[in-house]
Amino acid sequence: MLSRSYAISQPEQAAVRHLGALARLTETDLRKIADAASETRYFPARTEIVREGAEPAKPTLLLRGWVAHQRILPDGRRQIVGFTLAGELFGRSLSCQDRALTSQVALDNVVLCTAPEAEPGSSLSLAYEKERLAHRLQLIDNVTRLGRMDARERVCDLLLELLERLQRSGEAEGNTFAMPLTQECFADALGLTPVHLNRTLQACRKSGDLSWRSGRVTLHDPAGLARSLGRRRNRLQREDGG
Amino acid sequence: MLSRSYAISQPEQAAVRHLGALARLTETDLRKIADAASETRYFPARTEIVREGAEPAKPTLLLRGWVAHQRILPDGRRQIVGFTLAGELFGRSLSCQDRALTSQVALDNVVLCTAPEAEPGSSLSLAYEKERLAHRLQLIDNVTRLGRMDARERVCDLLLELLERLQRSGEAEGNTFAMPLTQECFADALGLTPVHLNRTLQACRKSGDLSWRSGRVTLHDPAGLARSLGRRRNRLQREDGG
DNA sequence: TGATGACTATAATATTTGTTATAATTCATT
DNA sequence: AATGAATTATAACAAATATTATAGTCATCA
Repeated sequence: MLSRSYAISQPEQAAVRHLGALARLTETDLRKIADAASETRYFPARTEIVREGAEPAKPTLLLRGWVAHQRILPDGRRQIVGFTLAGELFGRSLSCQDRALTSQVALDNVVLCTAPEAEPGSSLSLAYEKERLAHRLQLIDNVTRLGRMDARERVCDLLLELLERLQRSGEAEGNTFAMPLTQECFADALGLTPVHLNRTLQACRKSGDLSWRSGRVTLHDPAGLARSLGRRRNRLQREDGG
Repeated sequence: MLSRSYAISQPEQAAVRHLGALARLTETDLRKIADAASETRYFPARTEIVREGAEPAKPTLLLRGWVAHQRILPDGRRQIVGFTLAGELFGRSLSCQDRALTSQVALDNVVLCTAPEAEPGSSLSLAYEKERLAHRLQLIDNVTRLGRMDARERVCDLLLELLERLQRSGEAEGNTFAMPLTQECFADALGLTPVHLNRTLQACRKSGDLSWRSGRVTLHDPAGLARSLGRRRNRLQREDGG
């Protein structure tokens, strides 16, 4: 146990924490994840990992960095549909031939590997299913955010979601986390212009909701914010004590 | 065959057409659907079918009418996250305990039944998978619509989506379909106020994009609209000739 | 160390969308 | 046919967000 907690540099650490928060992983699961993580691929920041419409890739485990899933409109407008954070899965497989529904780009320097296969009924498989459910939840939250929240609410709501997810994979320190996104990217996720996002951030800082400087974001009262925004408590975490 | 095409009043007709457009259904599949459709439930317009957070219901086949999937914010703002149309499935099951992520309400007088189980590997199962993929596609389209399109684009884009889906289940006549939504509902799906939606509709009528009167919508040039909006051709339909 | 380019900040102005109010229309019911 | 409620339409005004422009900041690199 000591050896494991000392092994800060294991590439699969975030994935183990994240999936382990969803289901109680067995030694077999852990070994599978470690095996998968022994064969990694790298994508430098701003490179495209998958192009929209491309042949389906295998399900992928993101070991390090952030990935954005985006759509580009004919005139160049960009919408970031969602993010994958270190430790999370992306690129689902379906038995029918489907093409990628979005382009996937590295926002950060990214390290990934092919996700290990999960035996039906295994803990790992349960974690994968919760992961799929989480993706659906995030999409629904995103629709509500973009459709019915104003700029300040959108900013706070998305930062709350990111904080929750980063806490789940042990990538946050308290209510603070490393934010690799530029304001332009963040604006593209929130359906705002960079200028208006910046104005809104200033307002959020003044009102004491958050601080964001040199790539670190702190939410000063996540619970209060979540309440005022009507954010649902999600029940993904496993309920056993371990 | 004659008997089948004459049977306009079969309650499962839309479902058979819709699922049949996704995969070549066998006689067994057709029988299963007919069996399932022999035990129906009714919900009058404006009633709630499932409340957000409720225990998971079994996957459901919508035989008649339209269902909205919605979220309500603490101050009463409503966002319709998506629709289920006659012939389509909703209420997915996952092995882990999940609660309904949205409330589901009948927009119409609704008839539904429990979806028949699909043997793994069967055509029906393929249709279900394509159906799940379609839901994901619709959510992603919705995020892009709400995040990066203006009012006119949102109106046209959503009407195009609805037309495509209704054509798939044989519920459209050419480029015309029956629209059971009030403008208020439609506005709640598009992230607009009813007043602004109405203004936008007037503009769309004047510019010749569409007509919408007495519950019937016609898109005058769906292909041209789709091109200008950058709508993806989706590849869900089966490719065989049958 | 200074130059370069990306990112962030701010201001002035334009445009889109929301709000409130009211009238016209449609629809169901008597 | 008459009533009343819901829906649709329109206008005047307010607020939110976009656009354009410019300046400041920060990291990178020659």
